[in-house]
Amino acid sequence: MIEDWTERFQGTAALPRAVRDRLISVARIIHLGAGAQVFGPTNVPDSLFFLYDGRIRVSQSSEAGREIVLYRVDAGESCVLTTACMLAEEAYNAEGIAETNITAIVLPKPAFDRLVSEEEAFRKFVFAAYSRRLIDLLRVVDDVAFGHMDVRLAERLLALAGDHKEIPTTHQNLASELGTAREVISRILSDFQKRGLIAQSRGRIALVDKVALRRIAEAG
Amino acid sequence: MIEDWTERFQGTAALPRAVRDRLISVARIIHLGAGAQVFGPTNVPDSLFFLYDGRIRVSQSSEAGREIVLYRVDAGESCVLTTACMLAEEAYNAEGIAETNITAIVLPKPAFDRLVSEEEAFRKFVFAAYSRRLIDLLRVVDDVAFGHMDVRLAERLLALAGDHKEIPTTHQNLASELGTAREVISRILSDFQKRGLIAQSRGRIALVDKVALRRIAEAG
DNA sequence: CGCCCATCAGTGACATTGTCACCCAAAACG
DNA sequence: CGTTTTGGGTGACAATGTCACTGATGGGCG
Repeated sequence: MIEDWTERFQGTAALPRAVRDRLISVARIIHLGAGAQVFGPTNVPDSLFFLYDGRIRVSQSSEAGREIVLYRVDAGESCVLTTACMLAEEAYNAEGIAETNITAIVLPKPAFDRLVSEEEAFRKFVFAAYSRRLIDLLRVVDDVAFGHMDVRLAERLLALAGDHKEIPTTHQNLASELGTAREVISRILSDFQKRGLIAQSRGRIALVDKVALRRIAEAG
Repeated sequence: MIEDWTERFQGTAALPRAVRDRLISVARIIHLGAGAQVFGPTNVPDSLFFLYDGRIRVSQSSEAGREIVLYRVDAGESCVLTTACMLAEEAYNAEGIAETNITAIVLPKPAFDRLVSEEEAFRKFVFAAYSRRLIDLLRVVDDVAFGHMDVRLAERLLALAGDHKEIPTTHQNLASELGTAREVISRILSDFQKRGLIAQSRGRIALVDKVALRRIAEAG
């Protein structure tokens, strides 16, 4: 069940068989159901997470209760924010929620230290993971500080839809993705609808004209 | 001149003498004048930076020409964004500007790899640096997405003033700090002035009532 | 089935922030 | 000096955020 670890983790920096074997020998496997909190301000893990299967949504919430999605951790990636929080013992208010049922590999800190020091490939993998998240956050800052809401919403709709045509989501959900208020999403969506780009019903959005949406998402 | 390296770099994780010696033996020292670009989209270094003296301002700019300050690198800290960019070969538009004359220690990548693998203390230092920046960026996201401009401006004025009473800066500069437009800063500053919190003259802001400013900065 | 209730979405009024097109004043510089 | 550059003020409007509502929908249950 864990045999294809190497393939899974090739996304950023492939881990050779030897490293894989070592990792598995010291790691623990955990399963969490969709909706579970993987980590959060009140739930700081003392171990490192490597996501084997599923998807984690990492978001940050304000005191006033608004929320914004920072990035998603996909299968084969590592969740470095937990590491960051362990090391820099500062307050933060990001949390990771399992979007699907997940399977993760948990590496106790001592084992992590050993692997990092002894395995070049593992080290590269970890640094790449950190770097990726830094870049992700730069993107979020850019979007929030300089982006326009209709553009960001169009982007997000296309991303959430993937190959499908319909998205099962609420306006409030989309607002939480983008860090804005529901009313703002409602306004823009009703505008999109008037222009024939989407169709809406309760808890469901259908992308009618993906081409036009993509034109909007590409900054225009 | 470089003897007190250890003390300098104790902020995050002290580097013992042995590590210091190794580092110095493989590193190069560079000097840059205030205002020089340390790194940027068109200027991706292939080495790691450790700031020995001075201060670097890391900011991101939008296509439209607006700008926001992400964080500052102080003496004794490392500038991991360059590392991140080297590893994750993605487009980004952050740049680092020397705010003062700076002295930096430049470590070629192979030497960096060797040190990371062989020196526990150095590894801790690097991970702590990454973590610190991730946390910094979380804070920026929080501010931009959920913060109010008057609060953010009051914070920044106090931070920029430090112990002093006056800040030599322009409205445009403050706008670039916070990622907004000059007009917005002008409006809020003239409001602060009406309320007797500050006094202004061309290129200069005096904090008249720091206590009241701090009340505003503390989210009220 | 038909009613109840929680959730989801729509609306109008208003505050804050961003954008644009200007103007004016102060310093910089010959 | 006068001219140029730079910093700052202003009014109108657009976009976004906030508030206090109302109406609509669908699931659960008697």
